Amino acid sequence: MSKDLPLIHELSRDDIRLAAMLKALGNPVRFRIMQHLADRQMCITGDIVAFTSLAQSTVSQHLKVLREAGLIEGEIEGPATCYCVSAEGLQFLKGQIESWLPNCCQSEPRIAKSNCC
Amino acid sequence: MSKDLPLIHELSRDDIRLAAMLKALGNPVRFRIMQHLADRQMCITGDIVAFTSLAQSTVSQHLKVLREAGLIEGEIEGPATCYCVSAEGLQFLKGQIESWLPNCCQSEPRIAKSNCC
DNA sequence: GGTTTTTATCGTAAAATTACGATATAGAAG
DNA sequence: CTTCTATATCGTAATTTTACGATAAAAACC
Repeated sequence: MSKDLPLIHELSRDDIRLAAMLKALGNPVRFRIMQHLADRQMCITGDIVAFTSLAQSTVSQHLKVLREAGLIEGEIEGPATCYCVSAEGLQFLKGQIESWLPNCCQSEPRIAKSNCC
Repeated sequence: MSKDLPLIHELSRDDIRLAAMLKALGNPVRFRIMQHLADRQMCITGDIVAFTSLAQSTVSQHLKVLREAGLIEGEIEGPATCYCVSAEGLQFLKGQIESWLPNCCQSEPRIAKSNCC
């Protein structure tokens, strides 16, 4: 997460966090886990293992990635761990995407033939 | 893009497209290319190669991924190819994220101690 | 105490992604 | 027609990611 090309150094703090979130969500299993967590509202844990039909260690790994990206939060509940979508994280993601690439596509939908796009 | 677990089969068409976009954007180089394209507004091409300081073939590969995800559009302009952010694609992405996980975090920001989150 | 349950971590094999050079393609320019 | 320029594609090496089983850790339960 820190040997990511000189390119990344020109990014704002928010952009770096956004990129990390997108990377975490870029995996279809994790994408699906997010949906599942949002649906159940309440936190889950080994439930996700059954849901994904992947090995427990694999799921635990995916949950770690999502947690480190700030997309979910886990709380130890007895012997188990209870996860839920991070309201703050999701809010951040939505806000960032909403205002992402503001300079883009200012000209009309798609007319100009010269200057290509 | 089609051997993606049984999990993916329960997804809507829009969700599949969204997941594909997130996967494309999950790479920091491609994330950065999108920003660069948006900044320049006008389309570019070998310019991106200089910008990223990666091999031409590598950049071409990344552009292909972005193009296939519907995030950019390329138009052959003489011997070169001119790229720009896809207005439709970006609009789709923003719309989908905005309404993503609607069932999430309905309870207050973060109070409940029981039932974990 | 010991046992059971649930999860995290470790080590590793398999698979996918990324990056590169070399080559092929297409159009512009002479 | 030949040359030059700009990209795309191919084949492949290096890296990263993903998935698994085995093991460790922590709490509930007997």
